[in-house]
Amino acid sequence: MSAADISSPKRDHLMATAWRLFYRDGYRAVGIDMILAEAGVAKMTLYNHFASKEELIIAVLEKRDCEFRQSIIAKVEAAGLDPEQRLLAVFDWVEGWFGSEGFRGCAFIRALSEYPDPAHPIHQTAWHHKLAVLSALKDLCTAAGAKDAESLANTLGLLIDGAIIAAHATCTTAPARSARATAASLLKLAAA
Amino acid sequence: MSAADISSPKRDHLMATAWRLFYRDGYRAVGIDMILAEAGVAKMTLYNHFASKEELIIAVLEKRDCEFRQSIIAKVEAAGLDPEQRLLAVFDWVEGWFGSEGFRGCAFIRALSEYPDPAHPIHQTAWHHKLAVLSALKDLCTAAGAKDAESLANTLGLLIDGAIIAAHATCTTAPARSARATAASLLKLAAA
DNA sequence: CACAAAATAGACAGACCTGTCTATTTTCTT
DNA sequence: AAGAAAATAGACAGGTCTGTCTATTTTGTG
Repeated sequence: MSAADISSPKRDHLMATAWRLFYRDGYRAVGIDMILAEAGVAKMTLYNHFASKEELIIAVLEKRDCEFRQSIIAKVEAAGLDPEQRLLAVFDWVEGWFGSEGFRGCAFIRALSEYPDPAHPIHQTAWHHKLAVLSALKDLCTAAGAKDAESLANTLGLLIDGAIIAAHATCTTAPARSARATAASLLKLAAA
Repeated sequence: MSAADISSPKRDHLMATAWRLFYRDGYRAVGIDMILAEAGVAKMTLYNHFASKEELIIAVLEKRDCEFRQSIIAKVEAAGLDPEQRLLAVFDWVEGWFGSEGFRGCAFIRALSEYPDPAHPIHQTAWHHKLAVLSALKDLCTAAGAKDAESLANTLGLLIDGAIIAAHATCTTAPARSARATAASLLKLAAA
């Protein structure tokens, strides 16, 4: 869209550093100066690539959105052809994510929380990610023969988001298995 | 616990104002000065009642925790004696909450998000609230004849937290009904 | 009334924040 | 090698933040 979207080594490095710090400490808690110091980049370089901190945050979220969904899709593809197994593979992916080093919840949920005004650009960017995941879930539900695929996908989305919060607060992966088990039950009901 | 816990008009007024602003804009986004200006109170009055902003946030969350749970319990009691209806009344309460003026998600989820370090006092305070709600849910599940009440309560907790996020982002109450319908199905399965 | 406790305004410190500007150096391309 | 583009350090502005301090006034109580 904008010229700032063109990839460049400095830009990528800034986004990677920003992502790491934002995810660890929060969007408001991390200042521009800290990102610059950690990345070893001059301030004007950042402001030549991004118009503002807000644009940097949005760029980081959009990049992360792509990576996330690709990672989920890869897990689904690796699960084979059985539609039920493919759907449940999402929950296996979630469990692996919960157990990953430095897991601190969902960056998008946290963005929704830190920018609670639904009209805020960051809030909306974060929500678009959730909608994209729901859309992918719906396709998996349809393939698995669910009667009301959209409704089931939305419910599975609730389970996943709830599990993220529980896993973040408890530092455990157990919520993923609860969500998975419930998803399996719901799928059975919806396909009957 | 501490002397600061003693109630006083000024203290209560500060906490009410702080709650309103924190909930509307976020914990980090709202500064002490804004709370003081809005409440019409001198800075030293605040710091005589609270050792720090962090303590103020924790005090506000703890107070809100009590009010929340009492409000839920009242709704459950008003639902009568049927155990299933009592459990589902929680979801009716949630729907009413989602539709309330100025709804901006869950202050506790947002506290978990803004203070993502699980060791942070604010993070832990917020999680204690969620645990208390889960405990109450478990009692309702037990009364409703669920085989594994704790497991069911945890799953219902996932649904509720997920619904909160969806309702916040979409400004709708629909997620509450999705969660309620799913809860009814799960209860039937668990009581069979 | 008199005394003590609570609250007040407002200055202040020291740090941090985002974003701008300039002058210089490095890097890339031709 | 030469010119253009990108990146650099670092100062700077103007504002915000939390928390402290003082001197004064209000409030509540015996």
